[in-house]
Amino acid sequence: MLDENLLLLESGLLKAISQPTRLRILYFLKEGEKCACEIIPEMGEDQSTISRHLNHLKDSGILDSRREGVSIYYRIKDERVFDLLHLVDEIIRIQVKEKAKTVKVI
Amino acid sequence: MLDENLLLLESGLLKAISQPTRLRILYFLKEGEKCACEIIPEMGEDQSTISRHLNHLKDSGILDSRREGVSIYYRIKDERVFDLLHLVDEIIRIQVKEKAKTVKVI
DNA sequence: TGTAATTATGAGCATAAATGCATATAAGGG
DNA sequence: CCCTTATATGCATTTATGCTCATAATTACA
Repeated sequence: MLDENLLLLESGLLKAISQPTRLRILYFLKEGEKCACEIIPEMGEDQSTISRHLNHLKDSGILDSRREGVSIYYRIKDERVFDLLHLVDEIIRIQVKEKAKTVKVI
Repeated sequence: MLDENLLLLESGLLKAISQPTRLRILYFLKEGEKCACEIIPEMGEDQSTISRHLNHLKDSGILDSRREGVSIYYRIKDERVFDLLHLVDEIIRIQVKEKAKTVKVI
């Protein structure tokens, strides 16, 4: 990687999906498009908090949205993001497994 | 994803690699194992700052280290992290390309 | 046009993260 | 032992992030 601009964009994308609530939202959107009104109760946080997180994800280019009446539906823009999550999950599961092994050895 | 603990670990991993300097370090480590003394001048930040970032990455389970004399060598623990970076890069490049297209259309 | 439902936003606060300086710690070689 | 090199850490400061409350904005519909 040479380009500093790209690096900052990548940093931004990673930062966007690294926040626990936003990560939870992404996992929820694996089920498909959801409106904010469905996401909010699922997350157990204030409506304004979730609204901001959703807009953060949208500004980061991760989500798209469409309005339907008063509701706004959000969906993943690029399915590759799910591949990303899957890979992260894999890496973490391996870490956990390795750590468990180490603990037993010690 | 059901397990909240795993989600938090994933969040932690993503947060660790999302910080620009740390991301830069990871890209640098694509070249292979490096000692802190090689990484520090490459990053243009204070020695203490880089030391902290390196330890952050280590604590997150991303890096391993070994001592050789007074030097400490760092390396990626799980090569899959590079796959992760590659995927992020891919997603960002597509985003950039799409945005460029949109701008032209508008 | 008034009201209800949904989403967004401004303000303020609390906490976390990143940084640099100075200093401590650790290892190796005179 | 002392000195040099390399890395880590305590502290203070600054900046970024996330949260809530109250309120605004948007749309639909009576």
